[in-house]
Amino acid sequence: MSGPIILWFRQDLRLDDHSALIAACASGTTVLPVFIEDDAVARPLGQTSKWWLSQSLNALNQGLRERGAQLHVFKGDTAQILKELAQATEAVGVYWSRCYDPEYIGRDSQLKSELKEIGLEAQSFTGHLLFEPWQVENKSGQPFKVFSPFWKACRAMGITRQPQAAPKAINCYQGAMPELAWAKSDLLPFETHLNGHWQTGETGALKRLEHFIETILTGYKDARDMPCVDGTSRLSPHLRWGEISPLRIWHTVQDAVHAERVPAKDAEKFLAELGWREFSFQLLYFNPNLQKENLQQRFNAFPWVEDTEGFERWRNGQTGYPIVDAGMRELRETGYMHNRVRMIAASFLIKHLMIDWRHGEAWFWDQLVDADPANNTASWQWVAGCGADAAPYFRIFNPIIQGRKFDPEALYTSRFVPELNNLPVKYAFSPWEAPLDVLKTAGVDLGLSYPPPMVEHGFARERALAAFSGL
DNA sequence: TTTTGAGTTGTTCGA
DNA sequence: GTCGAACAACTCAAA
Repeated sequence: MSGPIILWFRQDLRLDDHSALIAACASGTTVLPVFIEDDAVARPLGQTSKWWLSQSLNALNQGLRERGAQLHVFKGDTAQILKELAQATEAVGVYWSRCYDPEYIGRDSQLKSELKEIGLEAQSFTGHLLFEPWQVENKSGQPFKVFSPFWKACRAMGITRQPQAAPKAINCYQGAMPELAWAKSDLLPFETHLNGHWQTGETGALKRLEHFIETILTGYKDARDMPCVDGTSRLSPHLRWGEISPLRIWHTVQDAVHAERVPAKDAEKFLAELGWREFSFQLLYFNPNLQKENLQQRFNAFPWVEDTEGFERWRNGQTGYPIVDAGMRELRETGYMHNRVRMIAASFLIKHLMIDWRHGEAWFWDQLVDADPANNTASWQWVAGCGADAAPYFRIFNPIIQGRKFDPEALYTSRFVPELNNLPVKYAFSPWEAPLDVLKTAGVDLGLSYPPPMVEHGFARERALAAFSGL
């Protein structure tokens, strides 16, 4: 009787369409599922991410239990734990799904050779992305730097892999677990104000996908931009922890198109969002410093302003621009912010306050349920204009116009900035323009119940234009 | 090698 | 109120 294969879970907390799990189950030996909390390697998780992860691990464990297995969670040095565990259980191999965080890449290949040296079968599998970053290249054999041709090339390559169903049962390693020197992880599920907002775990992810296709995807192209509408997939946090595979999403959506349950134009728009996710990971893969450094070096000379108080007001949703404040408060309350509002809020920090995008990125990293090293960073760089996109210098969001255009009845804004609820919609995005008697009737006292705008738009726009033209 | 067309998400101003 | 033009210059990707 040979020992188990250790199935090392990381950002692939699902049983559906899991190549490493399928391979482990097919190996003919038993499977030992583990998760290791290792703070030493990657960027420390934010509070919100820790919450989601703990929920997700719990859900994964439940799924495993239903199939006769169990998840073992450890904390400490990954290599040491895997080696000691392998030795103690006489494991024959370690399987895992690839991650693309630059911090992991070197460590993982090092780990792979170390495991092989002690006679273990060490294998990594795909599953987090539709395309491996090194597979997609332009005609010169280089990675793409512009999204459209990148995605066009992806589509031309086509997707041949089919998602694989979760195994019905898992032949779990039943031997004694050794006394281990390392502490158990403290990633136990805990209650926060976020619990009511999300259905975490693989089951929640699959349910949301079905709901999205059934009731949201039709009309997605237009509704996705309206924060007052439930018009986006909200699959991002599930994708972040691999509770659902992009391949599963891809095929489920394509099947719905072929069955004429959803219009192709809406589906294409949504699939392109998956494409952006692929593109961000590709950028991170080829630019390991993406999280810290401007992709476009000329931005190193940008005259960022150190403004602690301004940053604090932005974080707290007290900028005096209702659409920005609504977004920042949504983030705090729900761990999420609508995509359109993310752009507006990020643009405001960067272009109106001229605060370094890295500060905003760090806050989002701490607060977002879907914060991942690729999408979060690439998107912040995109808004800042220093990312992989020749942003026209004049693309500066006007927070008043954006509010009126995308939240025309101020429904979204009034949900998160209720102190302005009684203002006529006309003034909902520029309360300082309301006549005094209107303010008084609405119970708004600018400076007391709601702040006046911290910077005047026209001034901020000119200042930002000047700063950008100096690069 | 050179050339050509295009690049997620906008705003303002003047007719 | 609506509509079209103007708003830099540069880099990327492919022909």
